[in-house]
Parts: sequence; C-alpha cells; structure tokens
Amino acid sequence: MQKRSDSAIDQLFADLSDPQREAVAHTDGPLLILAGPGSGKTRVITRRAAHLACTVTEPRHILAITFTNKAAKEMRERIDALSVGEGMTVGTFHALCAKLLRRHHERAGVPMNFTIFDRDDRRNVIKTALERCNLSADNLSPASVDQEIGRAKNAMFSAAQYAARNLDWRERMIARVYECYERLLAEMGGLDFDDLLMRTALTLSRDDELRAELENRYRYVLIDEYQDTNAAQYQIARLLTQEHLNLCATGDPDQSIYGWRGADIGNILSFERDYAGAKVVRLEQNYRSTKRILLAADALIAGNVMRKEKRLWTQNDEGPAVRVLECEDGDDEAGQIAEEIADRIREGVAPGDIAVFYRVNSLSRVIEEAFLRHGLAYQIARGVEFYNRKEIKDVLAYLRVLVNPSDEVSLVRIINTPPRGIGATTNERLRDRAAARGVRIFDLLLDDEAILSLGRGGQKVREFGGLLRQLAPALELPPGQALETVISHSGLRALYHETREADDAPSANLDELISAASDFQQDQPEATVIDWLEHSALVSDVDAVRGDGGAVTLMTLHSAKGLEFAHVYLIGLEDGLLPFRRAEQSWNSNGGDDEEERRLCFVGMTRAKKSLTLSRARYRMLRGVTQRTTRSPFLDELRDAGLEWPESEKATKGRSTIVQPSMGHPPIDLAEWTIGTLVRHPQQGLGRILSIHRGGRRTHVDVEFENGSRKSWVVEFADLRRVDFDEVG
DNA sequence: AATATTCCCGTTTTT
DNA sequence: CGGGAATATT
Repeated sequence: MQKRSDSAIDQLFADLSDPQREAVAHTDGPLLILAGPGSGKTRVITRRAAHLACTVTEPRHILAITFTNKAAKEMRERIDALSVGEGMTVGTFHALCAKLLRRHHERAGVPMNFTIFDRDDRRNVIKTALERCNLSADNLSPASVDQEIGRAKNAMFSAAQYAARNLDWRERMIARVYECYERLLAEMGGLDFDDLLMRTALTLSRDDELRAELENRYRYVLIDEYQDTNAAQYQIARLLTQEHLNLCATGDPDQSIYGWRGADIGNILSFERDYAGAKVVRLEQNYRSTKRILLAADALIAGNVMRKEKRLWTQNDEGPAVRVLECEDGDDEAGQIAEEIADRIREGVAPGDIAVFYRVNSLSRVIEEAFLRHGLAYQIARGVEFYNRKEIKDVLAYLRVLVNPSDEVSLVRIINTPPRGIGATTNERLRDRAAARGVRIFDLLLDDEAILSLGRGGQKVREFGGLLRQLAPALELPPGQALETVISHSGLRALYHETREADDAPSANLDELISAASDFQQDQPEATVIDWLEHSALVSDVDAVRGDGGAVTLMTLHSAKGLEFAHVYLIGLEDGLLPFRRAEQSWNSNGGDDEEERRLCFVGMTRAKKSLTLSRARYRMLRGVTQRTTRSPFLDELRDAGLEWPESEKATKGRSTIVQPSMGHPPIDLAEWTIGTLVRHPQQGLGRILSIHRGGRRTHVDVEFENGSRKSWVVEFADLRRVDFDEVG
C-alpha cells in the first residue's frame, strides 16, 4: 500500500464543512451519514474512500455498493481521479451478487452458467407454473402472482417458508405456484432479480467460511442510498460486516422511494440500534439549490408525519420563485414547457442542464411529441426499454441458450425466430418428448431418434440444432464479435433488415446493441459473453443517460434520484397521479402510501439547482381516456411556500377568464364531426378523422393526413374544415 | 404455417 | 393508448 504524504491527505479535507470533515476522517466502526439532498454526500464518500485507502487499508479491501450502475461508474471515476490506487470494488447490489454467485457457484448451489431472468422472463415462467398447477388465470393473474412472489423473496421467504405461514385461500394457491415457479426456474438454470439478493444472503448466512473470507477481503463496506435497502440487502450488509463492523451507510429517510419493492425505511432509522456505538454525521447544508427551491421542498416534506425532523439550509442565492403552471391538458402542458425550454436554450442555457420529470413513463410521450415539434434535442432515460425490444431480446436469447441450454424460455423464443417452419404442433411434441424422457428440449435437438418421431417438423428441428452447434464457438469470442456472429448467422439480420418501417429500425437497434457490447469490452477487455449478458440484464433506465449536455433529459421521478439539473420541470401534479393512487378497488392495500409519494415529489424538487417549475393539466389523458383532474394536494400544501401561481389562481381581478374559443370561426356543430369525416387543414392538407374524444369542454380529434402525419386537434380551436365528398373528386 | 386483423385488458415506480 | 393474445385469412 502506498502511503501518501501528509499534505496529500490534507488535500482530501480541503473545502469541506465540519460535519463533512468528520465523516471523511472516520475510519473504523459503523458510520451513518444522514445526508440531505445536495449536501455533498458523493464528495464525502469518495474522499472518505480515498482517505481509507491512504491511511488504514488498501483499495482492494474497500467495497462500495451503489444504487445504479451509473452511480457506480461515476464513483469509480471520481475515486480514480483522486489517484489513490485501483482495485476498489464498486457496483450495485445486484451486479455484485451476480458476480459473487457466479464465482462461488458451487457453494451457493447455483449453476455456473445461470442466466438472469428479467420481469418478462419471470412472467413467462409464472404462466407456465400456473398451467402446471391447473390454475387458469381467472382469479390469479400472472401479474399478481409475480408481485406476491417478489414480495416474498424480498422478505426472504422461500417457497417452503411462504407455504408454512398462515395462509388464506388465495395465498395457498400462490404458494403452490411459487413452489412450481421455483422448480421451473431451477430446471432452467435461471435466477430472477430477487434471487440474486436472496441467494447471496442465504449463502452468506449458511456458509460461514465463505462469509469470513469475504469479510476479510472487504474490510470497509460502504452502502449508498441505505434508506432503499430491503431485507435481503440488509442481511447481506450485516453478514459482510459482522466482525469488523466497518459499515458506512449513507442515505436520507426523506428520500426513501422504493417501499413498494420491499425497501424498508426502518433499516436506516434503526441503524444506530443495529450497530451499537455507530457514529452519526448529519449533512444538512445544501450546496445545490436556491433558497426558494429548498424552502418549497422543505415545506412539502414537512407534511410527512412519520418523519425524523431535519433542518435543511443553504447559503445559496434566493433565486427566482418556484413556479406553478396550470395547463388545459397534457398537450398544452407539453407545448408550454417545450416553448419555454426552447426560449431558454436560445438564451444560452445548455440543453443538458434541463430536465423534465414525471411520475409515470406514459407522460413522456406528449412531451416527446412537443419537443419534436419544437426541434428540441432530448434524451429519455430508458435503457431497459431498449433491452425489451423484440429484436434485442431475440439476439440475447440466442446467446442465453448458447450459454445455458437449459434456459427454455429463451430456447422457445428462438426456436422459430426467424420463422423456420417449427410451429405450435412441433413445439408441443418436442415438449412432450422431453418431458417423457426427463431431458431438456435442447437435448432432443440433435437426437436423431427423437427427431424422427416429430414427423415433418423433424428436419427443421434438426437444422435448428445444427445452427446452434455452429454458433456455439462464438461464446469464446469477445461479446461484440459474438453478437455479430450470432446476428448474421442466425438469420436475425436478414429477418430485420427488410422491415420497412422508418420510425424505429430494428436493424439499427441491432447495430446499437453491437456497439454497446463493444463499449463494454473496451471498459473490460477480459469480459466474456456471460459477463455481457449479466451486464445487459442488470442495466437500469438511468444508466443510459448521457451527460454530454447536448440534450434535455426526460425521466421518471424514480430515475431522477441522485441526479441534479439546473432547471427542472416536474409535470403532472394531479391528485391520484402525483400522489399516485390506484383506483380503490384493490383489496391488497399495498400501495396508497402518500408519504412515500410525498418523498418522491421531494426528491424531484430537490434535483433542481436554479429553477423549478411544477405543472398540472386540468384534463389528462391516460391509457386512452381523457379525464378531468383535481390539483395535487401537494400543490395545496405549497400554498404558503412562496410559489408563483398563474394569474387565474390569484383573486379575481375583474378580468374575464372566459376563453374566447375559435377566433373568427363559426360555431361548430359537433354532430357533423364523426369518425371518417374528411377535413382540410391549411398546413396539413386533406385528412380523415380517426377518432374523437369528447372531454368536458373540448372535443379532440385525431386526424391522419394525406402526407401520412397524424395529429391531434381541439376541434373548437383548430383551423379544420369539413370537406364534402363531392369536393374531393 | 405464416401473416393480418381484431379485441381485450391493465391500469406506477425498477434491479 | 398500446401490447399481447385470440381469431381470421391466405
């Protein structure tokens, strides 16, 4: 270990506040850093890691666990910049657990070549499990079973443990499905996301030798966003630091937003009890936001009853008032915001300094459309969506089968992709034969005897088997080349090459996948296909956001955690949408936690450095229907927080608030407007009405024009004219 | 067997 | 609204 000079160490304490310094200086024993938003937490933990590496240990003995891969990458870069030597382990819980399970697979009781099953894969297996249990999806939807199994695993209940509890009728059925699901998963050599954590926790608790070995390796453990750890993660942390107790947890109870996936805010609240003698450092000075932004955020979070009081303060400027935008509907909201952002960019603001946040992904679409109309460069945080595309999943399925022939979810996916004449009947026969012999479908592919019994499809199956055999050597190649080989030899390239749609080109996505793999192997030259598959299974939406400043960023509030932007727009502040509440028919009252929703809103607001705008629409279209909305109670709570409200919100100033519709247009007889009506628009030309949505006061129509474009208009406002048939010719 | 079409359903957030 | 499954068509 290269000890550094005293002056170099002093450097690590430069420009720090007293509490920050305290945290950096702490070496041994449990440490809890309660870090409010923008309090310089990242800086503190990177400096502390560097300090540890300079004084009491070596980088290789430090383990840092972050919430996203992006955060991991950034932390590594920041620590590298302090040049205290390499060798630190940094990653997410899921990525680290996957690595650990792979390395110690025999002790963990998992196959070396396990594949990671994502949500779709899991649903898929659950459907099969439901069939095996002879339970049709009547009372038990795959989604609800999925949710329940996830809950169980997050709480560290195995199928047997789940079944052993006191169960009601519904839970007993789920218990059977859970058991079957686990069996299927094991047969296929698959681990779902929750398994990665649960298996690791179990292994560490059962195998004390391994636990001790790891504890000796990782002598200083740091866990970021500790408020969002679940039972399994908590246990892993506990087991890894059992003897040396060098756990540094950082987080903020006010930013706990993952309760719905098993995160237990209690983990951070009881840290001091769990780790006796823990040192606690509070970072409450905010270096990020203006006074007015912080004031508003603080006023909001004060509404939470179950809360440890915390005082946030800043020496930053007062800044402009936090603004509220009341819009007519989603299009109006998107249009106003796009226009304003376009102005700001013209005034010299870098697009990358601007972000739009929303509660649900579906809100991104209108914003996206408005941005396109205004010619604004934007990026949407959706790495996962990319990996969910058909063509991408197809390619990955090939690799998965090559790595793990037991992975029948993937095998079934590719056996007839591209179409090669293996249809439902052949597939069914294959399944039966495999079950009868107690072997995998894969084992039949090149078995002449089995293939003969398949009838006409046999030859095709045999060819498919040959293809897989031919592709197998690709596994030895670096991920990028392996991908290229598979894409070109499997016929997927040809399949997707000829698709004609211009808007989303599957073939281009395949290229993007290849280049993503190439980037990956640039970072990790030793990486194998298995590593790449693992990596791609564990990407998060936010991992994909670029920081090059050239584009406005659109993302969900959840993805926004840990980030910051100069100018933030938070849209959709409507009752039921921002405090999100599902329609009340749900008998399982899991959701409906307004306090968590308030924290989520708080997280969004505190991302803003210089300006913050909160918007709502009076009419909101969600899943195809427009509904009148009610202003978010959160906005009402901010009444006295010094926000700037729109004109109409202030007391009546004697000015008419009645909007004069359709300037200069004659009154419209709505009976004349039906689906299929031909219309003419001055710019777009001739078009046909596709659909009509009657809102409260306005009627929207979707029109498809001759030039192929589709637009949505408000009938009363748009310059649309009916066209009679004889006019067309 | 493959492709085109219709219809029906779920309704967050994510590793 | 949009994806997936069921159904119709070639």
